[in-house]
Amino acid sequence: MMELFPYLPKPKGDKKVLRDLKVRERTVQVPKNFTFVQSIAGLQECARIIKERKQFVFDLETTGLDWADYAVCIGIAVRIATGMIRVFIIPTNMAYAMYNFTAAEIREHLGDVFEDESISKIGHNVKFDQHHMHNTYGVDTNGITDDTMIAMHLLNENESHKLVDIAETWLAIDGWKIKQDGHFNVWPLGMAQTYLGKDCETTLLVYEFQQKQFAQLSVLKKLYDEVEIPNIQIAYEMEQYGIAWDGFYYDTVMKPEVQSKRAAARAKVQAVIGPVNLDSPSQVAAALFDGLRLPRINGNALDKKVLHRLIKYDVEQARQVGRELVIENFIEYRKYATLDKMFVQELPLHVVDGRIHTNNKTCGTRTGRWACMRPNMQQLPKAAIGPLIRRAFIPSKGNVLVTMDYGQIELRWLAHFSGDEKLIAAFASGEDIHTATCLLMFPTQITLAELKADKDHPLRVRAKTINFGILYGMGPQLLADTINAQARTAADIITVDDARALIKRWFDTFPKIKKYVNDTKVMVGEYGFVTTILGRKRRLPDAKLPDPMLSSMAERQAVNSRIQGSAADLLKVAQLKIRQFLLDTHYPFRMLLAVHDELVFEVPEAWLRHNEAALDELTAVMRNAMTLVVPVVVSVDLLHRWGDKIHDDDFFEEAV
DNA sequence: CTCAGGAGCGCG
DNA sequence: AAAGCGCGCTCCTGAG
Repeated sequence: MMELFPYLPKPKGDKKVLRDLKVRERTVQVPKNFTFVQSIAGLQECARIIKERKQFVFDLETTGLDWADYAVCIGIAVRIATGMIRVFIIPTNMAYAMYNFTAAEIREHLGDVFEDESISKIGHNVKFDQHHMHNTYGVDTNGITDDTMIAMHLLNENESHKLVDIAETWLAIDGWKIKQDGHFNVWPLGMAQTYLGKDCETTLLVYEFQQKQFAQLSVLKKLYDEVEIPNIQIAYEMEQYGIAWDGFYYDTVMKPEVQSKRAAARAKVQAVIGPVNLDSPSQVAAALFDGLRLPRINGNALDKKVLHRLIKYDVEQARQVGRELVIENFIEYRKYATLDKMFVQELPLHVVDGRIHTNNKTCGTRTGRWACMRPNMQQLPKAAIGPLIRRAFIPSKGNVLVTMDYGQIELRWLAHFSGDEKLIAAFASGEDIHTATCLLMFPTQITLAELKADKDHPLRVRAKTINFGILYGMGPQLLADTINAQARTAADIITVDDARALIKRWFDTFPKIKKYVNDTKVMVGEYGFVTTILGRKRRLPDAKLPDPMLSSMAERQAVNSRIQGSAADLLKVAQLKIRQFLLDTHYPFRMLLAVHDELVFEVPEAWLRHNEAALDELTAVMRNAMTLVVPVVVSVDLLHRWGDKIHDDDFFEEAV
């Protein structure tokens, strides 16, 4: 039986909550006996007490966030979490401190306690502090047992997990923010001390609050302890190591290619509509709809779909009036402008010492997936134009890149959760899943042989589109549009009614999926949340609302979150198992990136040539990370550059 | 001037 | 009848 409602109390203003929490004071007070450390003896005392107590909260204050920024670590705050109230403020770059410790001094006196696995560390967004401990002081941080940001995200993914917001919302702590101009390192000493002390103190209060919540939520606590917290280290290691960037390729190929094509397309468009700003949809819309009098398809919207429908009017008008074409060139401009803005201009900003270190957001999504930013390595172009961008990402010298992908993992989770015999059988057959579902849906209309001969057969397109769309609760209108966008001939076009019938046919073909989807909707309406395979919660209070627009959106989100979130759980478990496997075997793979259902590694090329079996062993770890009722399939690619696959046969034959 | 929101589009 | 789920990033736009 599922747990009843989420235990977390309502946000601020709810008196009962405050009573239950027994919040003593509405303002966090830095303990009176805090120590502003100004001597080596003081550092040694701090280390001695940490070793005694075996647990502490810590926080760093810095001037910057990004790898590519010039970031300075201003000081460390340590709050003993058990048995005594002690706070140590350790300055390393405070303008008004009498003495600032050097990195060597920090390393000498605090290095061992930070590196000691058996000493428990608590922090808020610890990965951030972990990077600065390493990059500024050369100190590794082991033994992270708690992260209040991640805990908050598990306990309620809909609320802000910024420390200050948690304090205000859940602990009703006021007067927390300190207003002061300028960088932290030139703040007046008392203010800076107070700020650091309060951060630690608040983290400790939040930690204690969260532990009370977890005490009633054993499944979530297990997910926290065994998956989320250990994964901090994996994200940290991937970020520290980064991925190599080929600046020469960028300068000589990627940038000139994209920017020249963008400029050429811009010139062609502006030759027709004049010097309007092509990056302003409203200006272009005015030029096309009012200037050229092309028909408005969907108001002033000028997205890809509208543009494609405008082509025929443009061609016709251009012929009549005797002008150059504009729409196709504008589509071309859009394409290269997007590449230019999102990748060509963006990516090199994040190169540090020839490598790109993305920032994995452990609390980036409400479903449990990771997001990542600066740069977002999960949104690099993939299709036809993809390699032009991806080729700039290369393995370290002497290595090859290895990618490992879960195949159709979300549909497999759907089969798992629903228990639908036909979908399970389709996966068990090992046949391409879209082909298999197509045959099940249209058994009398097409044969396997015909489908194999024509991967883009309209019936397979229908099946494939529904297979994906169903996970998200796609409606008939969009299904029709999506299928029609892939039509090869006029005969392939379907109506909205056709689409509605297709959806019905799909659910009739897989009856248990229909039941599963309905059950999920009922459940979210009843409980207000759904859970993933590992018990991660997605709270969707809107599902209880009478407004059908809001409640049906929440229902779609519920159906999707269970699937997407379980796939995320699987990848996270796989990452942990792979890391352990690599530690055990000493295989020299390095995990570089995680992209939802794909992991990217690099491995020394010479080693791999003589250890081909290692690839199978590694994929086996991924496949067996969890047991589903259907087979889990992992595909492997080797690459000299991202975007350029190597044929395995060629690669391993050379070794002979 | 800053800031939030929308449009648009890249990925799974 | 109908906004298909989850993200990050850019630019433009209008509000303050």
